Amino acid sequence: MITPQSSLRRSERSRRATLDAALELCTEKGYGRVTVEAIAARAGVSKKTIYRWWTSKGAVLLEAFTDAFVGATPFVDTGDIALDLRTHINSAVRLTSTTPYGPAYAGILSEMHYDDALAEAVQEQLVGPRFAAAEDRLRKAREQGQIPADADLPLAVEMLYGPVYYRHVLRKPPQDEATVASLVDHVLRSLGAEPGSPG
Amino acid sequence: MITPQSSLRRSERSRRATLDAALELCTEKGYGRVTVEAIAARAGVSKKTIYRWWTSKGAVLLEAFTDAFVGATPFVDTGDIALDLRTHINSAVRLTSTTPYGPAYAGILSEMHYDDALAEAVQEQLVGPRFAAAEDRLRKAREQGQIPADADLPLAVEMLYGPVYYRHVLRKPPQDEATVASLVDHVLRSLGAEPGSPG
DNA sequence: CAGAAACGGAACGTACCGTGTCGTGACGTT
DNA sequence: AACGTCACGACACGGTACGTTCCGTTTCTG
Repeated sequence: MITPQSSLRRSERSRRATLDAALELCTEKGYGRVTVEAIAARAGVSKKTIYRWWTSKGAVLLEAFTDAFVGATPFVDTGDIALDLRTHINSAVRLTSTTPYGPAYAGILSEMHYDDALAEAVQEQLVGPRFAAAEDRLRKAREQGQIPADADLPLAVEMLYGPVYYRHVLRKPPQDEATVASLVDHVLRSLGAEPGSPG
Repeated sequence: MITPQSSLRRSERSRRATLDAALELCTEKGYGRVTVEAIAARAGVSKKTIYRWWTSKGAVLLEAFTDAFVGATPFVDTGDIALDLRTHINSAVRLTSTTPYGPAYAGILSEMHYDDALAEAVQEQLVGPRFAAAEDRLRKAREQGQIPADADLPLAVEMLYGPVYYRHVLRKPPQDEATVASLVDHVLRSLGAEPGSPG
């Protein structure tokens, strides 16, 4: 979708320069003020080249965004479900509150409403995997008896991620780590878990 | 902010036609594809008139949006905190999933990231009052002993509203009433409330 | 080394922006 | 009743960014 046909002759230099310029401009001006012309000028690349490899501004920034976050949010299993959820949600908070990724992601979320392909890509490449990772970790905790057998895991994940998105889209200040810790504790308690968490 | 100086001579017909046209176009094309020129053409109004009374496209749609929702989400107190929260959240879900208001609100949320005045207006006119109403209702329940004295009410409201926004901005299907009911039950349980809610 | 393909640069027509100008008509004042 | 005032619709303007096209050059492939 992003690269219509892969080509060995494609200039990696142009690709990188375009993605870097897109993120830079997103930081400086905000997603909605970034233009393809400005990206081309900043990157020292012709507009033609950008339109050859990407279908829209949204596609460029989605690739720049995901590209920068490959492996940036690993999900380690320490055996402490509360600790692991805190780590996971804290990384999501940082993701959405750190330049240039926060503003870029806000723009991507906007564009999703008019670009079905972008919406699908975001779901498959960003949201889906993170959601699944959180649910998998909760399922393991459930199998180990740290969470009741009848716990509604998708609902739990929504309760964890919901406030992150709520604050992000409404431009409220991001959660600090204490707030995230409290959120995790509340969600676990809502599932009926025993509050006996270490630390 | 919306009306720079109120005037007795302002044409109510032009105002209504503009707001109606804005909502119509938002339904048909999506917020990001709506232009002031199209609004003016649809409403049979000159662009000059629109720019005379509103500062931007976002201001027009915010007024159209809030205008249509004055009193649409009353917060009744039946004495049953779970029931009242369900009613409240269900109305929010409908608000964000019904055309033309859902797409319009999505667009407004996007525009907020580039328009500080719009962000402030949304916070003061839409988000703030609803958040405060939910918190007030929870506080009353706390005073009546239905919720523990140490319950974190702002966190509870975020856990209630978070999933609504999460689904809305990610274009996921809106919650049905059973899901909302489960969400409310989970949030109340996370606060340490007794699960003894009537039917 | 020849062909193909991606490249940068420049220019195009279109769309929408926000503003300015103008004549008209509905209001309020006296 | 006559006169100012002011919002109105209309039209035109310069500016910006869109997405595309043409052209000549560079770079990789075979």
